[in-house]
Amino acid sequence: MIHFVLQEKLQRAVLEILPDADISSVLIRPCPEPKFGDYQTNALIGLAKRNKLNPRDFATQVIDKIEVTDFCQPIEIAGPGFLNFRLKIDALSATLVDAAKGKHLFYRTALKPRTIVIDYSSPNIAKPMHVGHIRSTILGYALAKTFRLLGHKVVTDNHIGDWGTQFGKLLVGWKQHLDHKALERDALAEMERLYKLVNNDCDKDESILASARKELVKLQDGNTENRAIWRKMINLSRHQFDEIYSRLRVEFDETLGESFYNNRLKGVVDELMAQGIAEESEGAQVVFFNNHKALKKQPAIVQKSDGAANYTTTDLATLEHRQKTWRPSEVIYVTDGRQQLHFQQLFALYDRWKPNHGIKLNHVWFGAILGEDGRPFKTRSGEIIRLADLLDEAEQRAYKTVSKKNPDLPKDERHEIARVVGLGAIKYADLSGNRHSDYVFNWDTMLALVGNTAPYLLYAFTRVRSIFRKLGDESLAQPESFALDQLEELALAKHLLRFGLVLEQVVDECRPNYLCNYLYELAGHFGAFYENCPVLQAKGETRTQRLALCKITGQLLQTGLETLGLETIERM
RNA sequence: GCGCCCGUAGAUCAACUGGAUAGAUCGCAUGGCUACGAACCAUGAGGUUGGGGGUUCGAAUCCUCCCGGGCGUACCA
Repeated sequence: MIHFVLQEKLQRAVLEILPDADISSVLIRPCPEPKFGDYQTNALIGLAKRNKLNPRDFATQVIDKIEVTDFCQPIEIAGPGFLNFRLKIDALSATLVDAAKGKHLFYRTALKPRTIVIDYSSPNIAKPMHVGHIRSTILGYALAKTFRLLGHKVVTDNHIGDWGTQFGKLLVGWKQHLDHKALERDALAEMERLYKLVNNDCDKDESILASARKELVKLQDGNTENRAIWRKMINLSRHQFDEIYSRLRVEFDETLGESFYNNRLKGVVDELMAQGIAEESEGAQVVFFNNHKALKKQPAIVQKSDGAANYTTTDLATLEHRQKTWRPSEVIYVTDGRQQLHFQQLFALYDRWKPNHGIKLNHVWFGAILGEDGRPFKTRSGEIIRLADLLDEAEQRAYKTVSKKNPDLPKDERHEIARVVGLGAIKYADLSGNRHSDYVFNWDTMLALVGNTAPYLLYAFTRVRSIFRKLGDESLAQPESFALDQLEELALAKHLLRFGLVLEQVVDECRPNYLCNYLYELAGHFGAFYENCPVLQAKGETRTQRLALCKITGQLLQTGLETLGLETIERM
């Protein structure tokens, strides 16, 4: 909060001296070390250099133009030209008083809300969701919630893979090898079995591959029987997807699958051909990107030599639909990093097809899911850990722990705690790392109940709640100010103020791990405060102020965890 | 071959427009429950950021060359 004010004052001061300066990079950041101060800017050094000024002289001039006595001690110049700001307790106190009254929670919503479409999860029909799908789902949903918290309009769209060549094989399997009992028991597992079976047969027998192609063509031509089977496979799959989403508490505004765009595909290809963007090559319609370094040797195929469209075409139609329907300023795709080339092609192609579309096209990619052996999980062969089993085991392990730590809690409550902690642990493990890093799947890492994990944060929250349970019905007095004379109180208070900055970093770079780090540090500050500053035993104004600090910290923890898609519990 | 990504403590990871002494957790060692929950807190050991060169007042971060790994690379998504 205060840092926004400081930043604006700083930027105005810079403009007074250098009216043409680009102030977008004149930013204020927390100091890396408390001994330097609370906030710093290093932007003046580079700015001075670019304008052939002495950085320290320039810094002195800027300071003369900034009026911050309401908020800070005199600004200090350090090293080659850093400015260090040290907050006054009064300013800190005033911000906390407002927060305690519920006027704000240390962030501000966007001055100009944007519309953002976020595409995540996107599982394929007839394949069970596995651990590989969870990262897109969890990341995408956390990003959606963060954008929304900051006041943006978000449209979430689950672009389900409900069309494509795999249905030829599936149809052959369905007609020749379907086990009805198995289908009833576990529809996705049975469909997966059919796919693998036919896929193997195709490798051995050309005629089966031919019949799969025939079934696919019949489906595409609208054959009644094939359409009915296809529709049934979609319904069965979506039913199971919805169960997973319900357990994960993940939602979507739209679920427009690939098939939604079928009747637009031919038109897209025709337009690309008519505009001279696509050209014929080896029987297919392709687009070359000769003046693009990374794409030079990689044409995008928009129509296969058999006349069928493929996923590039579908994605173009999808993007067009999103542009027309929601007029977004940004479209975010949350997928794994292996699709980078595809999205580079897609974005470059869309730029040529719809010049001046003005949309920020953003591929938010994440690292591979690795097994214990360091090899990536395979989707169509090898060991697959099913999402449902994964969630079950997380809950079971958490249940064991809570039963050991707190055997006196009612069984129902222990189950509820285990659900929140177990699922939270999985989600948090996915969110807390840099998304570009590969994800090493490991039960112990995912479900560890110590360290930078969901259980640690949830535990911090239950400690807050525990204080208020003890307090009972006693009504909370509103502090008129905060003394913050204990080190731990001061550190906690200063950390609370940084929340808004962190939220903006999350949406700027689509990296929820910044929020995880922040909450982890917040829990740490609260832990130190909790150990060293008695709350209920304190008297008078000190007690009032510490209770208010607990309340605000609890609200912030809860808001932060909810934004990440985690639930909270009262005790654990 | 070409393109993209990665390489940080024993392990798992972090590091905010390039920024000040590269931070956490696990594990290891030590101390703390007659103060609100010890699933906690505090302290300590542990680093040539794969290697060389360059740009810069300043490099884990940018450029370049090596070494090692992953992924992609014309009709799967």
